Amino acid sequence: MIEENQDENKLIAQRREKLTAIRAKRVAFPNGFIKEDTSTDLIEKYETKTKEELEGLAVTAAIAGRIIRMRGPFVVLQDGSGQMQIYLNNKSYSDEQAEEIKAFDLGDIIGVHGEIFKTGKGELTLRAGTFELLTKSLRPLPDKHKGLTDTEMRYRQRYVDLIVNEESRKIFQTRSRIMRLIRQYFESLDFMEVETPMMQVIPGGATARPFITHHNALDQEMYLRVAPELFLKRLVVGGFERVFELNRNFRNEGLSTRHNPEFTMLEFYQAYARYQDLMDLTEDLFRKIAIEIGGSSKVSFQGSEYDFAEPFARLSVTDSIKKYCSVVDDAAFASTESVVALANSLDVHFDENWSKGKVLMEIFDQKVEAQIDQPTFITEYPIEVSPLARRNEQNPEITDRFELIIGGRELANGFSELNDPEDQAERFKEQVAQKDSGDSEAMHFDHDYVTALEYGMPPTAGEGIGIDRLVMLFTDSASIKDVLLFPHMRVQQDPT
RNA sequence: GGGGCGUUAGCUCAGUCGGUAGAGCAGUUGGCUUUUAACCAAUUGGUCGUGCGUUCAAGUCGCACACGCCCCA
Repeated sequence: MIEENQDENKLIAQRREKLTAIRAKRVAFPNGFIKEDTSTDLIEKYETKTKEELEGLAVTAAIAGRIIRMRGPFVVLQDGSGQMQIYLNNKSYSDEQAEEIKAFDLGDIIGVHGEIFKTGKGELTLRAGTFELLTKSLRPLPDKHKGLTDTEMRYRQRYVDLIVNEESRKIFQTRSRIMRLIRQYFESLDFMEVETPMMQVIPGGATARPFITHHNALDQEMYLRVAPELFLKRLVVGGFERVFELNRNFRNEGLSTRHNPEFTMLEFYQAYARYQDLMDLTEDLFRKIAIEIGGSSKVSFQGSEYDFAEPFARLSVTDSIKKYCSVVDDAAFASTESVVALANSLDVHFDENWSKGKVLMEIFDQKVEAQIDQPTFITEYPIEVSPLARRNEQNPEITDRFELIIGGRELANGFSELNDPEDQAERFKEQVAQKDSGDSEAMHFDHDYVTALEYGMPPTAGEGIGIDRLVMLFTDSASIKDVLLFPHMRVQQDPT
């Protein structure tokens, strides 16, 4: 029902009156129209025929869609596949039908049956033999040339954005294709797609603040997952040697052009693989997506160009700091004191009681990451910030881990998995100690996960890829909101 | 959390020095009826984001708030 105080504008009121008149005559929202063709199919099939050939063929067709243009007797319909012009001359119908045509508005959805012909200007057109209003649109569409440009309205009313902005429709079609490609890619490598809990009693698998909810029947606090990692590795213990999950994670953190509280993540685990194998796989995957989506290994993104035919650069955390912060002496990374001194000299903000590895990563996050444009694997992450990753055999302070940076953004994070249950128990203890000393992002101790590792997990490598950022990359989108159909927005306050 | 910018008709946008609000599209009425951002004539439409203040007078100046965008932490 319409709220009484909702002061509808005149345009909507006029359309509502038209709908009332339709209701008085017939079923206002009929659903019996049989749509036999799509606009794109018809154009592909008949566009190459001449005007005369089409007259000889006398092809009939039935299409349905939304009216998006009216040029006198010519009406452009938009359907799921594209657009096609209709010829609807109200002089060639009964008075009653002519009135109905006059009452059509931009945005109405109609079904048309008739014969295909070419106009004097050569545009393939469907001459309406019969026509039927299927859905009356009560709200006026945005500007027919400029579409809807107000970013807030585009996100809040995505359905309007999709009606009028083709670029927007394309982004989400591309997103869907990328998701399909990823599934095909992993299936071709004998990975099995699985679904693990999104509601968890212990939120694990990442250092991030979770959303908290409550299960009434069990009277128990539960968390929306920040990552599926620990469950996927339980499956590797169970004998599924190649698994992947492509679904939503939830992190209770701020919003930005790169962060949405719920976001889509691909995680995959491969037994008997090492993190180096996953770097190779990642290069291959990105190359295939680039070629499949853009027809070329080269991708333009926000003014940069990346060629995914080339192998990605590989650089350790400390080497990247040396390269981008003009540090020449390796001694800067030798001790906690020297790393703290380096952070101070680079004007990096950090907490006094942080460990060496954490301060080191803070230097990387604040001073290096944004500067890395071309695809680069950063390796040799400190053990303190990698509680689930395998310890390096030569250097016990670092892990067999990498992150992929492109355009200053983290796209992927992978490592050889820690499968030593006793080391894992120690790492959880350290996380709990950090949590007790006030770090709200630190991990919980997951005893059952350690138990699983005690049964034995084969040597395994695993990786997560942020799908929203991946889609941003391949659609040249500046904001994560542009690749999310319904991005999170603050509620608008009621003006009462 | 801090800073900057924005919010005017259904949509896209102007609005000068503070002086009673304008265009294009959409809409309405009529004409035209193989057009291509269709065209021609006439015409309707405004809590200027919200609130408070300064002023004879506020879309315009000030303050607060809301929402959005960008940058920084």
